[in-house]
Amino acid sequence: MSATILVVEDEPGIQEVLKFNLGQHGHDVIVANDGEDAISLLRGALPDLILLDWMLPGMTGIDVAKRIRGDARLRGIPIIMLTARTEERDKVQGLDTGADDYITKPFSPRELMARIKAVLRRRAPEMTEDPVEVGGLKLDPISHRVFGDGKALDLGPTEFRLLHFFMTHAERVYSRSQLLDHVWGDHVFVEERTVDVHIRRLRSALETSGHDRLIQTVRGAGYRLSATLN
Amino acid sequence: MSATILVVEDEPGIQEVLKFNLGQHGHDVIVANDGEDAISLLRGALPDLILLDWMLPGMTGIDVAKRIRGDARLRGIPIIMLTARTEERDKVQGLDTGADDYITKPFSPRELMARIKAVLRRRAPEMTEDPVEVGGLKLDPISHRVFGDGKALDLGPTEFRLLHFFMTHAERVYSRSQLLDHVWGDHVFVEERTVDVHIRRLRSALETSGHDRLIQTVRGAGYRLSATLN
DNA sequence: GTTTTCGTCATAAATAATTCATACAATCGT
DNA sequence: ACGATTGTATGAATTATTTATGACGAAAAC
Repeated sequence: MSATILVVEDEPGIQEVLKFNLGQHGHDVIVANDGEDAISLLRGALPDLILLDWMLPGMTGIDVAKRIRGDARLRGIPIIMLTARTEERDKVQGLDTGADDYITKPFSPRELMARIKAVLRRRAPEMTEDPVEVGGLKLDPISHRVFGDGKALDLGPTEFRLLHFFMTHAERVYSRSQLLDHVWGDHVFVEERTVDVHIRRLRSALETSGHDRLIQTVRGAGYRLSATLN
Repeated sequence: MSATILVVEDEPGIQEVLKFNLGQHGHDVIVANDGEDAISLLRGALPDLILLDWMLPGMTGIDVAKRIRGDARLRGIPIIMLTARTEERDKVQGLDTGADDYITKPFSPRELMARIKAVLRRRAPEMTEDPVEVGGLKLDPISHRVFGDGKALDLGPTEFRLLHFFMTHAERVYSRSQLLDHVWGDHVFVEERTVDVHIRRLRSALETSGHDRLIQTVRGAGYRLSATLN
């Protein structure tokens, strides 16, 4: 489970601690020194999680969170707020501004990592390494394998990621654009029609066990993975 | 998706290429030859997107971007930066130039258009995703499904939008032209009678569960969705 | 160097949207 | 009550749009 994490923190000491610990756990780290910095960085990057200090020079952490929640592209990114112990009473308010969790300084690296994992699991299930199952189709991120009714299926890399995303976000329609953003990545430029092709490849790979029926076309809207066939 | 685009570029050749390509895709183009020009143009116009050359006579592209980001009125406009290949290494430095994306010269028109599209689509406000229910008829925008008393119903794209509109605006009559405005979009050139046809299709789709009775004709006025039958 | 995998394209196939012609129903004036 | 008039319903034809699919060259992985 490796994620890209944006750290918004002005104290160099804490920055270092975070960079080190996150790095240890295989995450990529981007650092912003203040709110403006963060907003501007976010224009070009799309991290999987944001660690946001409450007290920042200039814009406060809450302001930053509000800005993020107000942007359609960024809205879905989980935010963990870092607060000093004296600010603890503000906790409740912090959770109100769109933070998914908060943690008080000083924090133990262990606690931090645990919370990060929890938040990622909740907001970006495809980032975790938990096995998923939908309608008899099983996908195990750890062994990187897919089974249809016990039979191993053979998928290409992109088809695997696509299926993983669908399985962790079942019963929900995604437009081609959204799929490109989530499965291919934020700044890639590929034709929307390319999605069609990979959907087809995914379907024919799942055909072996008949699970291609799970991938449904929603005309005019996109695609959906659903256990309830229609 | 047609937009007004400000091109800030000093080389006449590239200017032409951009004007042509953007025009081809239905966009309106405004051109500025340098930074000062751009700033002053922006006083009177509010484009949907700015294509900004990195190297400009006088003010650099970054300066222009900073000015734009510092202006409350202009802050929200997405910026795509045009950089020469030799400047490429600056990319990695982080996209912290205030740009939403960048593209290196020479660029393919295809790539340019793809990136423009990607940037523009992020700004599109998403419609509400709350499920709606009226008289036993349920519509879920997230999974893009409709259920009549638990049974899944099959609607075409336009019928889906039409029903969604009705369900979020129940107990109220809408004329055909209002429906055209709200469901089809403003100022679409379509016969009013076309609404009748889609009403019929919606009704026959809802017939399966008997919910076609919810769609009521109000002679001389239009149509209404109502849970109280008459 | 061979094999996979990607992304794109061209084309076929499927499904929808719009219009049109006509049938039907309600309303109005007499 | 009756015919005229106006508004609505509906089936069919026509166009337009979307999606599916097979093939191909380029790039990446092995």
